[in-house]
Amino acid sequence: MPDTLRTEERISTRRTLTDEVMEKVQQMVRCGELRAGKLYSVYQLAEALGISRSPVRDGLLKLEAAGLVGFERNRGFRVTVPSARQIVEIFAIRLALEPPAVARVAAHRDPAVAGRLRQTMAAMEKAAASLDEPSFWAHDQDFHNTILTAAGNSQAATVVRDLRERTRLIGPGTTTAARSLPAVAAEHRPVLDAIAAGDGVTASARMRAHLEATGRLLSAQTAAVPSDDPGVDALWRDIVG
Amino acid sequence: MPDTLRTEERISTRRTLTDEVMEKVQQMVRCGELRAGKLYSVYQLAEALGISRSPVRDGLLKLEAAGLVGFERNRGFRVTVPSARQIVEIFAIRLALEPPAVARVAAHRDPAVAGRLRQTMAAMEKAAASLDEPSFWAHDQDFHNTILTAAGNSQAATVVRDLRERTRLIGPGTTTAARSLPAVAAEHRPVLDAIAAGDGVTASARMRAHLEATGRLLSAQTAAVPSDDPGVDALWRDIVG
DNA sequence: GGGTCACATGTAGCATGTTACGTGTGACTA
DNA sequence: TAGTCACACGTAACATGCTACATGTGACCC
Repeated sequence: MPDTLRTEERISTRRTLTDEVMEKVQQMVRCGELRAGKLYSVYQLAEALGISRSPVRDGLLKLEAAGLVGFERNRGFRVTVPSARQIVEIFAIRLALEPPAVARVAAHRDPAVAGRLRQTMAAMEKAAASLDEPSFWAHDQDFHNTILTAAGNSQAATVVRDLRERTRLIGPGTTTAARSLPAVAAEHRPVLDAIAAGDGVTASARMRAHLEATGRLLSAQTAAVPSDDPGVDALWRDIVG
Repeated sequence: MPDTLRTEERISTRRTLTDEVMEKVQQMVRCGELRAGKLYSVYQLAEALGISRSPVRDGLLKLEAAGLVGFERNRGFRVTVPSARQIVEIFAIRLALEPPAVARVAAHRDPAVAGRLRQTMAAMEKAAASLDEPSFWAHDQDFHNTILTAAGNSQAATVVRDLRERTRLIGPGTTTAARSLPAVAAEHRPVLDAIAAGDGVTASARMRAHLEATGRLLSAQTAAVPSDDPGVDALWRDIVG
């Protein structure tokens, strides 16, 4: 048995239509092609994508398990956008997981990780500068995922990734968010600097600050009603503080 | 429109075969009727359950999204039992989420919560005494879920519930675990006492101790190979400490 | 014996058919 | 006008048909 000729990719990982549906649906939501809260049917979506109902249903069921869509018997399904409260809860979870993780990464002093983060950082800033929101969030995703994975807890990385997919569905093209993209990007650099310096405590504190800032931005954005502004603050006190 | 005659349950929540499959599969794994790691097919399971392949596949796909089973193209599916490392990672997540939550609950001093926990506690001890493992873990589940929900973070409650489902699949009938059931149950009471006393700091510390003890038990149990014992300790140092 | 290779077998993935049911609509009643 | 109710419509849930393919087996060659 010659074991030269190495397979360049896991064969069983061949993309399936179900996977493509999952990705496509999320992309459609982010582009505003699918509106959150509106009722759609598997029939519609299957025809729109030019495939049969099975992989569409399969993909949507998986997304349902992740909390991204909800089915209503004999009615249809809808994309479930998280409430302001849910967003705060999600960030509370991230605040519990990510600051400690970044401290561990800083302590490791692994140049490979720092290098990768630097690369991601640059790409993120570039995307922010050109207000390319999809690209920006993808790199942001990568930044946080790299840290959690490097900290040695891939389960936590998965959990955060799933939670983050939820928050990515809000405000597809909100100018408010787009305008503050460079600001959000800027919050990452101090974290990276502290990691590179091996200063875990500072890195942790900066990550915490970044998450709180981003979380407040997103939750306030969701609670679009002006009278909800104090409500959002109260939520943060209740759930995080 | 008379709104007496209130519906006693959300109509759309009518149990679907897909849901029953999900529950049944987990139960079968816990009873040893399905063995982790072994290859099964949707055909087999559908026939065994006396239903068609669709709801079986649907349920398994949802479980796959939760990380409980894995499909292999044209081969079958298998129940994925977590490795020792994954168990440690899961408990690291729980250690980040539950101690702070229990501190908040203690600070609330809500008698209703305390009452409910006392009830659960009693049921858990009873199940432990009669070595009824399924019942025991169900009540344990309820105990932790009540705390996280009462702490105001239902998203965290969901996350922990999903993580916990994973660890529930290991060792269906391991005598080692069954023997230590009363011990695990006993660890809960001090937590409850601290909550009732409104002592958040103590409650938090006790919850931490409980999670570490349970986590070490489960991870050591999974790493059945004797030479892995030091490995498990190393994992805990790496991931948690 | 060690290696290849054609083939039977069983499966996930995908497509399509069927059924029960939640909902909106509009006629009908009082 | 306000309430009810029969009915058409669209849908998820469920059942079944079809296909490409990953694998094990055994014949075949060197």
